[in-house]
Amino acid sequence: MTRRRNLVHPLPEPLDQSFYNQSTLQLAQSLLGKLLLKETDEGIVAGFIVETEAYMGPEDRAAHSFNNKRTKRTAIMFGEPGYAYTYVMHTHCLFNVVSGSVDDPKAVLIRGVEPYLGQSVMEKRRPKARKLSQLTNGPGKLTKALGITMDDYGNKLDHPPLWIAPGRTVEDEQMNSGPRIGIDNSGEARDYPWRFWVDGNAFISK
DNA sequence: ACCGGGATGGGA
DNA sequence: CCCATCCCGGTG
Repeated sequence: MTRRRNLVHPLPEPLDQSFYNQSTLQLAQSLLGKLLLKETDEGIVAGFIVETEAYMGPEDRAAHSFNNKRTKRTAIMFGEPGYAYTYVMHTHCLFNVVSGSVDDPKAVLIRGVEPYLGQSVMEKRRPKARKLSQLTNGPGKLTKALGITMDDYGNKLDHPPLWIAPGRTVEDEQMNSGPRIGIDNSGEARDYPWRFWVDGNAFISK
């Protein structure tokens, strides 16, 4: 008897540590097109990253690590890049990729992904999504769809259950940038064009 | 202990 | 536009 399996062969290979050794603004753009994968007992779910935001740490009033603020929550950002920084926003878990070298607490927020694997599992987890685009077109939506939780805090992104693979190429001409979302109380930082997205993609948050 | 705010999402 | 809902961080 054959068994349905939510697996792809070969499994998308994780990006290695050298990928994360680039400046945060470059990383935020390089992450566009990369494949974000999460494995749970419901199978592997994955999506192409289509929208990101850079948070520039000590110099960025919108960043949780502004002025080098170090708390239990921000601690992971002070370590090596390539780790998961998750935190709770209202009722949602938001997912960031830690950037910057040790003691340079920067991060890239993932704001939108395009479903690639496990769409039916995502739909089950996001019953309120009325259209396909609503499944994963926001930072809180995509964590719910992918099954990313606070349990993923601090985990390195080069192995299951949560990892990032090369995915597909996004040309520079397809990339767009503009001010970040939801940081109106961050003074001049609110206008910095540190949000990046794939032009015309249906899974952009706004 | 208490209290206020927030990198959101969904519904009126 | 409003608000649910909740963890974290600052304060006392």
